[in-house]
Amino acid sequence: METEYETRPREAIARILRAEPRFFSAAELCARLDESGTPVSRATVYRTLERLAAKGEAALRLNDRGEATFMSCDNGHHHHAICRSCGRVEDVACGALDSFVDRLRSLHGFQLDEHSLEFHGKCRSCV
Amino acid sequence: METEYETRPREAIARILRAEPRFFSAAELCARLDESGTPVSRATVYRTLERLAAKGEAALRLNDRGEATFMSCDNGHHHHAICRSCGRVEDVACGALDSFVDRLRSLHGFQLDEHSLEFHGKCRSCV
DNA sequence: CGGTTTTTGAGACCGAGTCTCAAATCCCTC
DNA sequence: GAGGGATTTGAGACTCGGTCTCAAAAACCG
Ligand SMILES: [Zn+2]
Ligand SMILES: [Zn+2]
Ligand SMILES: [Zn+2]
Ligand SMILES: [Zn+2]
Repeated sequence: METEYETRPREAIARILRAEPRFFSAAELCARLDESGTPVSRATVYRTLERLAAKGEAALRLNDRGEATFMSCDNGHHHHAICRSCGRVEDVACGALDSFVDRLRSLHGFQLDEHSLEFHGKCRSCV
Repeated sequence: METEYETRPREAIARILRAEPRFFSAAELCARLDESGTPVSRATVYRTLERLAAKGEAALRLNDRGEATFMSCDNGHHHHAICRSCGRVEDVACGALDSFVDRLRSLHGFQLDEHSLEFHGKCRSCV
């Protein structure tokens, strides 16, 4: 079968992600891990992030350069408000979009089953 | 000064984009151009797409693998409904989101100035 | 401690996108 | 239509994020 081990690399990565509500690129994580004295190979960083995303414990986001970034994230459908200055992310409940979807179905004949929504701006401390 | 020339590569690319309301990757465009007998180098394809996007005549979208894709697109703020089966895209006017933004400003203290919204599903002909 | 399974790391590899610079093209003028 | 200066193009080297491989290391269990 497929038991799961708890390893130092995995714990170090989870610790960094949990400490800050923002998206990290794989490269950023590698750098942090090097600094903190528990270096982890790129391969392992990617594997761990992919695993967290699959379990729904991390959100995957492609930044504007197409690079994958990850953030510790609760399960359940919601959206993100991202500070373009410091990177801080706040969760945003998804309301008001259902009526939108209904209207689209009748207006365009599109059967929508998914959407993505993202806000950008400046957070309290960066204004 | 910086005059702009009208060249065969640019016209061939624009023609392909205008013919279908969907996003094309650079690789896809290269293939199409090869088939249609007017091959264009990758470098030129990228340059032309970047130029169209800068002029607001094309929309840039990163697909789920992080690859840049482009679509002939009108100016002005709106969103897209994308068919996950055939790729057809329909424009969606942006309403109902302003109230959202206002609520977020007071609720989170976030000063939002931009958002991205995208719908996925099946279009009329693909249901 | 063994023995078994899972995980890790170094580095080869891949593919999208960028850069370079000489050659080709465009366009304007005569 | 030929000449000439400005712009664009293309082949291919290059960069860099991400994946893959496989032997060595670590985790777990009794
Ligand atoms: Zn901020
Ligand atoms: Zn939503
Ligand atoms: Zn369709
Ligand atoms: Zn909008």
